[in-house]
Amino acid sequence: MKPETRQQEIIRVAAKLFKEKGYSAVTMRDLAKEMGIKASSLYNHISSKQDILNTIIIALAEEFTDGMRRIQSSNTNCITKLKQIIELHVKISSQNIYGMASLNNDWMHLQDQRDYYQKLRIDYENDFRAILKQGIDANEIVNSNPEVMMFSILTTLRSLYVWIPKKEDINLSELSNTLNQILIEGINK
Amino acid sequence: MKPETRQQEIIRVAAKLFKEKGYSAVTMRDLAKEMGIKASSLYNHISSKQDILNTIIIALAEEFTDGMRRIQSSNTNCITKLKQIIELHVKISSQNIYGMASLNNDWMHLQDQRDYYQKLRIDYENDFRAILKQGIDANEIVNSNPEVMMFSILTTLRSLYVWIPKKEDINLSELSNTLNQILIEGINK
DNA sequence: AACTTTAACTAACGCTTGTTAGTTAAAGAA
DNA sequence: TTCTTTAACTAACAAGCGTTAGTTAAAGTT
Repeated sequence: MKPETRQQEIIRVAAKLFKEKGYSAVTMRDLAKEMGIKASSLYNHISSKQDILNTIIIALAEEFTDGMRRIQSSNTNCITKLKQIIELHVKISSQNIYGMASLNNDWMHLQDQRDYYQKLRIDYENDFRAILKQGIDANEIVNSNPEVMMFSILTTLRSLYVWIPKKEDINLSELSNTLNQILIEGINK
Repeated sequence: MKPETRQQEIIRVAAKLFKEKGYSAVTMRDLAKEMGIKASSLYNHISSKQDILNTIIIALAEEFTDGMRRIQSSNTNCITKLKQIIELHVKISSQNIYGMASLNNDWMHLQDQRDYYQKLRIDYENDFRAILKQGIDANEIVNSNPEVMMFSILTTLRSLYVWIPKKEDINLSELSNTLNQILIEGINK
């Protein structure tokens, strides 16, 4: 494993600050202080504040897109695909706690890349919807409102980054299983 | 119904802008422009930007607290209480689409009232947890991880404000029922 | 008619913002 | 050793920030 470059370190620290206060409330001086240098020195490594946000968000969004493509092309039934989606979110979220906050809360502050991000997001949701509808047609999934299903599941998965850090010594594959059970089977006895 | 005061109008418009860009990214000049006046004129009606945020968030947080107290003291089983909680969120969220965004995303920018807000939030979650645990003890609810259950349900309900405006001509009691079915019974056939 | 209140205005203040220019000392390459 | 690159620095800029002071014209009150 290569050691982190100074640029990567800045982006990582920025993501942490963005999670705590949001992109707009974090100043380059805040970020510099956290790095132990002056604000102007940051520009030896990054080109702009905006570019930090781009890097954080687009990398993550593309990771989700890649994951979805892999799941789509797996020859499994829909319930299994949903389980794979849950695992994808648990994996990416647990490895990118800070970045996920920017993805969820600060995407509207993207400029050049905003449209591209929104396209990735819409495509992802369409793929998700298609899996649910196939599941309903194949009689694997109850014939209720697929929009509400998608909203409920996807919202839960998108917020994992808030919740995972609160639970210490959490077992990630156990978390996936519990989520799968609760989201798919419900909580009623 | 009394007509809206100018102060209430400012707070309402502010909440709308806060939803779109977040508290920190909205300037008093943005808000003034949306109101059709100059920034300094806002101060004839409100005392500070911070105070606008206080008003938006605390009013909503207390509305949830009151609702939870009512549900707790209703003599019903736990599954019914959960349904009442879902209805509470659908009602408050649909009536306060903009304010809910501030509550969810900008509470960290509260200053004097931040501790108070966090107490209300923690108490609410504790009450929710207690209902789930009673349900498990009473054999109404499946004996799985109550933390994951609460996270999943509460996250979904807290994000309703994002999703309700996207669906036109939505029937709110139908939405409550569908949510209840999906969150409680799951989606598996 | 004389007054007070309301809600807007212009002008400005002190501070913070993201960013640039130019400099410097150390490390690495020739 | 000499040259180049790297990564920090100080100083500063223009723009924008929340907010205050003081003014004004209209509306409401006595």
